[in-house]
Amino acid sequence: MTTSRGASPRAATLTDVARLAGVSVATASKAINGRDQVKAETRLRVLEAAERLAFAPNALARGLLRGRTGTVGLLTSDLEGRFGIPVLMGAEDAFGAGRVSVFLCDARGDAIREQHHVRALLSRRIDGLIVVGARTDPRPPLVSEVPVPVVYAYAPSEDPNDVSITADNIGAGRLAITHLLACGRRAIAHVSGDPSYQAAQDRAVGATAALADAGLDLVGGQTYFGSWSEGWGRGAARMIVEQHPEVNGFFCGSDQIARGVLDALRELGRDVPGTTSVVGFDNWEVLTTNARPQLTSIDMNLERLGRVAAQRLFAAIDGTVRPGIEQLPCRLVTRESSVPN
Amino acid sequence: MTTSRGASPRAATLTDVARLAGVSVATASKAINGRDQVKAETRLRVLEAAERLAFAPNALARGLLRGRTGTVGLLTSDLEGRFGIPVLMGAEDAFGAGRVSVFLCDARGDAIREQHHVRALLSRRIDGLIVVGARTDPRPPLVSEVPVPVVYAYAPSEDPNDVSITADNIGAGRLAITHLLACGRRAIAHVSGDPSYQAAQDRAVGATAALADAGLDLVGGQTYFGSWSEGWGRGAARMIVEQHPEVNGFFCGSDQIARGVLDALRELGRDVPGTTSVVGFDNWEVLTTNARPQLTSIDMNLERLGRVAAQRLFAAIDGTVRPGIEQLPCRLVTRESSVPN
DNA sequence: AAAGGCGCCGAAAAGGTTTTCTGAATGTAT
DNA sequence: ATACATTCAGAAAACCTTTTCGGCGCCTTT
Repeated sequence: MTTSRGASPRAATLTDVARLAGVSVATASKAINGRDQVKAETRLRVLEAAERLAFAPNALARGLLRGRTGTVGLLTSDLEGRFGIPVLMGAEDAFGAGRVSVFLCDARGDAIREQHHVRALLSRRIDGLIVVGARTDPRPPLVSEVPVPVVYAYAPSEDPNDVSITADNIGAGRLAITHLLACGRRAIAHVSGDPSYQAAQDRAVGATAALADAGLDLVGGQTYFGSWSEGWGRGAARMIVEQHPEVNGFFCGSDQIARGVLDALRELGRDVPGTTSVVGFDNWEVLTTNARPQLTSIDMNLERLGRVAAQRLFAAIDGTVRPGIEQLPCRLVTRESSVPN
Repeated sequence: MTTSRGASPRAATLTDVARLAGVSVATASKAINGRDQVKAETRLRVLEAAERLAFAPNALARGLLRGRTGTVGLLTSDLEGRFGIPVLMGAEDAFGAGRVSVFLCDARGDAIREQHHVRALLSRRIDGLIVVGARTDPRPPLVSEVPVPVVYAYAPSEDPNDVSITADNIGAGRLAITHLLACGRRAIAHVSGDPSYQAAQDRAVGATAALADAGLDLVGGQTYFGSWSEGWGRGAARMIVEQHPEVNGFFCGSDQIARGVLDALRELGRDVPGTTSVVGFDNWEVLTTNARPQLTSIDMNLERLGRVAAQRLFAAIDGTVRPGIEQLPCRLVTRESSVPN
């Protein structure tokens, strides 16, 4: 075990650069930041000195002086869940492209921890904050008065004056049904997950509406709610096939459920996609592409959602706010489990 | 669309607090930070004022003054992959418990982007940096000279003088085989993924060694390498059962492969866990608990790995460095697919 | 009563950058 | 030669906090 600390030679400061270039710090600053009032030759000398010293301006000092720090907070309620991550990736992407750095905090769904993190972020003078939820159910707004713009992503805020971005699950339901109809299926069942999820309800609403538009109703006259698991998908599929043998289309609330449905259908001797079509939800690669047959699924474009959230935050920081819930469309990814005519 | 900017009343500063409490900023600072040299009554007055103004010390100013900022960088090469996330969670957890905030950067496996992010982080004067890789293969160290401590997590650095934390995949291979032997299996096959992965090689080494200790060899005399997919698992299982019908244990390189193996075995009429045992790898909930039967798997304890990385970084920041690669043990999670005697 | 000690508070500097304003030097016009 | 405009460089303030050190007033001691 070593106990040295690698004699790090204090990072170069603007003063060092100025001294090396033989100018004042003011001039050095102007030269480096491309302001005018500096002769070309002088600027060159300064830039050369900065290069030699590997000068990197101290963002703390800069942030202290100007109002802005060029940092934002990304407050997620659960890193664990697989919905937060893509949103986070999109946001990080959108920010990283510019000059903004991201503070990541995980509140683990705990309001106390959340508040603690918000305080820490504010003390670091972030320019804005994105709050990423684990479900699309509206969530109570941040308790603390936050003096910077906030954008809620995936889980919208209950306060309509806040800026929220979420996925259009109703539209997604329509999309799935429209596709199944295009596959020539008329007897369509909807097997979904935990009905306490707003997302499950929304998808059911969209599905029902799209069927109604075609003068049809769901097989069984209702959505089959259960849990987001393969086991439920298997059980539901068996039950539905037994009670309604005419069923020839399944819209599933998640890819896991769809995997279960596919498994059950195969064991029941049903031909997918020959006589029955199946559509999943989430477009979770590891499940969709490993399924037999590969699974058609709905993608919520979560990365895009994250990017849009970042853009809205930028706009808000610049003073342009468009309050309310913005619903981003979902996308159908066609694979083998459903073949349109 | 509103274009107001919500008249945010500039955050309270220490000067404001001091004025309200009728003391100097110096006294206010000491009172708030619990230094002595302050009369109890005065301290109370200051704290009250701070409370009233919702005062939060400006971390930028503090960081500028003292050397440390209380921030660290978390540089991941792929957020997408599922190995980086748990490590990240563990690290975030360990830091969040203290007073440290985390800058998250995703380099997407691109060296240029990585360097760009390192520069940005350094300009923000982070106190340390954790580099999280996507694979356990050693990676080249950071190109830039970084004046703060660095810890490599999951993917160790090629430089033995760096501090690296990774998972003990050799030990994991032994662990799996030992367990299968304890289940009474003697004809064990190892179905793994892409052989270019160091992790795949290490697990095979550990498995072979453990079998050798028992005077045995792998079924087929070798590891069956392929891809990390269910499809490969299915194909490999069928092939192995055909060529070596005596096989009664499968150690799989990933849970996906194991799912494929399980599916194939079921279709071949093999009884799992009655006459054949299967062990997966990664302990990926969504795959293990939805499998039929539920899948025994090896867990790399990635969250713990992240936490340990954070601890090592703390230690390094405090000047205590223990260079080299630290291998953290993996853990067996027993489920239905394997039953020890 | 004078000297010393102690408790408490405030002035000031430091940390690195940006910006404004002043001033010097040079060039141009009368 | 004088008045004036133009160009460029530097001094200084500002951002906010922490820490050191000096000093003031009060109490104790002789």
